[in-house]
Amino acid sequence: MMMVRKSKGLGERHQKILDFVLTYQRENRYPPSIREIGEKTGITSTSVVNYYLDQLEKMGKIERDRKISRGVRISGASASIDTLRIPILGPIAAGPFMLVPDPGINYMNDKEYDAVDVARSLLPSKEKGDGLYALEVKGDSMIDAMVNDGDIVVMKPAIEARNGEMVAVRVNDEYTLKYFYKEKDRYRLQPANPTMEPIILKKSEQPEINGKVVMVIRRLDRAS
Amino acid sequence: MMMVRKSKGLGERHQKILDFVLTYQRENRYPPSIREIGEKTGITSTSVVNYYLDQLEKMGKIERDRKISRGVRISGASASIDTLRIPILGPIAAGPFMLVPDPGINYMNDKEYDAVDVARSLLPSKEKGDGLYALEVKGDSMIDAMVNDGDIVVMKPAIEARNGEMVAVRVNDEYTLKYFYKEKDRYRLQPANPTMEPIILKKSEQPEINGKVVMVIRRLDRAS
DNA sequence: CTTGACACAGAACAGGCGTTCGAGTATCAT
DNA sequence: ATGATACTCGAACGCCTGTTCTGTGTCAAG
Repeated sequence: MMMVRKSKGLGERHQKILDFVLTYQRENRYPPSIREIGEKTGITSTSVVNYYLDQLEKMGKIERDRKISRGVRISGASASIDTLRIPILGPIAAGPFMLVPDPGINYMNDKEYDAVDVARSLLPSKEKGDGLYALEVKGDSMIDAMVNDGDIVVMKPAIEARNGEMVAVRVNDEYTLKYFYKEKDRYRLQPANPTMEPIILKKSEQPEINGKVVMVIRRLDRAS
Repeated sequence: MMMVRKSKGLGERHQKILDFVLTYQRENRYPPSIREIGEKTGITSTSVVNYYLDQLEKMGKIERDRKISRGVRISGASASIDTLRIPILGPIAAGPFMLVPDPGINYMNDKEYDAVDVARSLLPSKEKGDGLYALEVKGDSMIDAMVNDGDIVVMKPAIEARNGEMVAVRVNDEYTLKYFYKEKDRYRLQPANPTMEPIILKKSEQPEINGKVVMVIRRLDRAS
């Protein structure tokens, strides 16, 4: 049989080990031993696990403290147990904004992008957080959505929404954040600011939904 | 010499061990061994460390996986490495709101309160996060501060502020959130919403500051 | 065909590490 | 005094664990 890959990138076993270490760490709050990795990964020899661990370390995917039991850790802040690193794909103003990220990326990657760390407990428990992305609001164009300059909005990819959810929609060639309501024969896009009037769309002109707003984060301290 | 305490509460060594385990975990991403705890805590015998670990476990402060090396972990979500648990002291509307919490509490406590977990990376790096507390906004009374019903505002105790910081102030027997500016002969309290007019106070009537706003968190998903 | 890099297994070694036990000291209520 | 309780120490036992070494099979290059 063929071993599929030779020397470049992550093989199936690399990935399996990486995944297992992360999962184990999340569940037990301490890293697995070499033997535990082997058992759960279908590797019968500790030396082989060690072999892969060495490679993963050279690739920079993990860090090891030799001689120390369970001295393995996933590199990068993205490896956190109870925090989710959400990439900031770019600024958002009134203009069009960047679309969904490459779904191929996962938390293993350590690319050079800005990101926010969000506690998992702040997200819905069922939310795996896979496709989540964030945008940084520039300018005052979203004040009617109660979103300020500098705010960070966390989005979840979606092309449709249920009533009451806040979505990013395109209306008149502009992107805005509005609460979405589908009513009997119309769509109602309600601003977050209760003093403002909703936008009403006829049934025939269904708005283009670009994502649901999961969360808005405003940091006030940076200026100090 | 006397040993100070007998059987009740946390002794000096309990606390020392707890602190060390937490620090070690934070630095190394894996828990310390019994011997390491002993060395750094000034306990020469592993059995003594084990002795205290047993007690801490009975108290519910830690959890142990016996027989597993480094199988110690601090109990509770508050023990997170990179997340800070901030207690929600109560709702805030237009009325007066609860004041600073008992400064004696620390992250070790597992009291029954609502709380939000905030990634440390979202806070200023120097912020230890000791006195931070959070309030849940009820009602629309703060829309001019760009804060909505249901939002969570994270506060830091303060009785004075620097220019540009957002503070909770009492004006005319009402609490509001405003950007604070001390100008040459007056105080200017600027709403976050740029379309709204500031409140001007004479030099003589310095506003009562109840805390700085560190962060605002809005979750949109719960309704779904 | 030989050679060597690569992927893997298994066994053995040595030190790490949790556990247990025997024993000593100090404080306090009886 | 006396025993009970809390606390401390040191050493030894034995499993846990990382490391290392030998060996096997595959595959591509020379």
